[in-house]
Amino acid sequence: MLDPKFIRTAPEDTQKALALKGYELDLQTLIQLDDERKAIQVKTENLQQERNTRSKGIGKAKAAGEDIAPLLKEVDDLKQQLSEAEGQLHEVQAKLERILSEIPNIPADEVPAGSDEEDNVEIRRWGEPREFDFDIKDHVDLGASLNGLDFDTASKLTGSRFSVMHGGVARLHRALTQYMLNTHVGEHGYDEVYVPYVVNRESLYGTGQLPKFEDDLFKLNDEREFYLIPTAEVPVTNILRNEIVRDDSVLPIKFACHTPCFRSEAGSHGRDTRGMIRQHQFEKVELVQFVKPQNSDAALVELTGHAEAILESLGLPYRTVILCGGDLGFSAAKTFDIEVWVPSQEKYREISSCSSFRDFQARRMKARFKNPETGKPELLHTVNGSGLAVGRTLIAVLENYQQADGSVIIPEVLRPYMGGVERIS
RNA sequence: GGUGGGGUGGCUGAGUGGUCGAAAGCGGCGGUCUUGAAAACCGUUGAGUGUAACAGCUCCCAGGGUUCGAAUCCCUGCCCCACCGCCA
Repeated sequence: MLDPKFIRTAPEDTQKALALKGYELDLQTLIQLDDERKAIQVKTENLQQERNTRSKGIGKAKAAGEDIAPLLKEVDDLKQQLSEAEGQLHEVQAKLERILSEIPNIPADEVPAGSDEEDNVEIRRWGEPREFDFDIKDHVDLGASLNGLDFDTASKLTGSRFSVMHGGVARLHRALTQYMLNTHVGEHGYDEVYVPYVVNRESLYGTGQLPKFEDDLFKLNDEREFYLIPTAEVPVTNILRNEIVRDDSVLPIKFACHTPCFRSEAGSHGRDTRGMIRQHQFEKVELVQFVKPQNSDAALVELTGHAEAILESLGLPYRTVILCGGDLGFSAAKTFDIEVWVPSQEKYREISSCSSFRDFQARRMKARFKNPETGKPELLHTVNGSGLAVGRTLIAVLENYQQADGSVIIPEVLRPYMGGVERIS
């Protein structure tokens, strides 16, 4: 959520900034509603004050043994007026809340203009795509010939956009997960955390998936309104929901977390239907940082580097782009996407998305820290990113390390996790 | 699943329906004392909204209700604890 005060004091700036994201802010409605709110709120609070002082007076009179009947009479219609005013206030507040909760975050100054991914700007590139002297296979064919990937059985078990893995491929998938988690915990200073894969509405509201993006989620058929997590970001970030970090020396708080992720992929019919690029269920190692406001830009750079380090140690060529305004997510102020080279597509494909949310999520969540300089609670900044999407990393390893005979060389750093195996065939 | 007991400030924990945003203790912060520290003593110490600053208003798990007045009474939900049953 944006700071309502900021919108109020700089409405045109807000509108302009949001336009970069392709969002049209209806200022007139918003301002009108806010004025209405203010008027009703003043009225309500005056009535409340009246009630409080009168009630206190009645209490005193009663204690003094006076006759309170006339006092009660005086206060008779106050109650009616007050409940009416409170009703109106709640209504207008709910309306405002709803509107505010659906306004996206403002892009950072350095975010390039643009409408979609075509306008994202490459900021660096690492590694050289390998030259193959044979006809390469994509991961689907490779997986099939290795008896390692089976989409037909998955669709029998469930439906489309799921996968079954076997043998060396399944193990490679697990090895990648372990390697990523160990690296971030052991070398990049993250605390490992394990969280629920099912969350409530409040958590999804906190990180910004709700109320606007319900369609992207799998909802459980349960009166408790539970959802499968679309990313570990949701449970991990919400760890600090409604919390005040009293001791600022524990900041930054850095969590690394491996979870499955569940996405309904509503609206992406026909995109990436082949293979395991876009699945309803996939594994991800997520990095989440809670930082002091002045540190979030640096934290985003650091965190992006942690994700890139995984690709470099795996020897996978990648490029990093900064998302343009139109491609930025709802909650993000700035996002770096890391894209890995996928030989069969002769393209770089997203494998990690690292974002700073500034105080947008923190405000929704009321995640704060006590600033020792002011002695006051202030909103934290949140930063997160994939480090990395495991399924897509598996694709990249299979395709980039494939050999003419259809076997796949295991990158050096993964071999300890593969029982020393150097190649799967 | 059954039965019983609970959810109050950073923590522990009081709180006959009226001056309670809330005793007390601990912890934190500031001070006195001390070469320094400890101890002792004194003061201070929840969040939000609002204001130039006050004032005012809201918040004692959440949402409803009763009442002139609710932390306190009633209803619903959520969560926690104990015991029993079942269970990976």
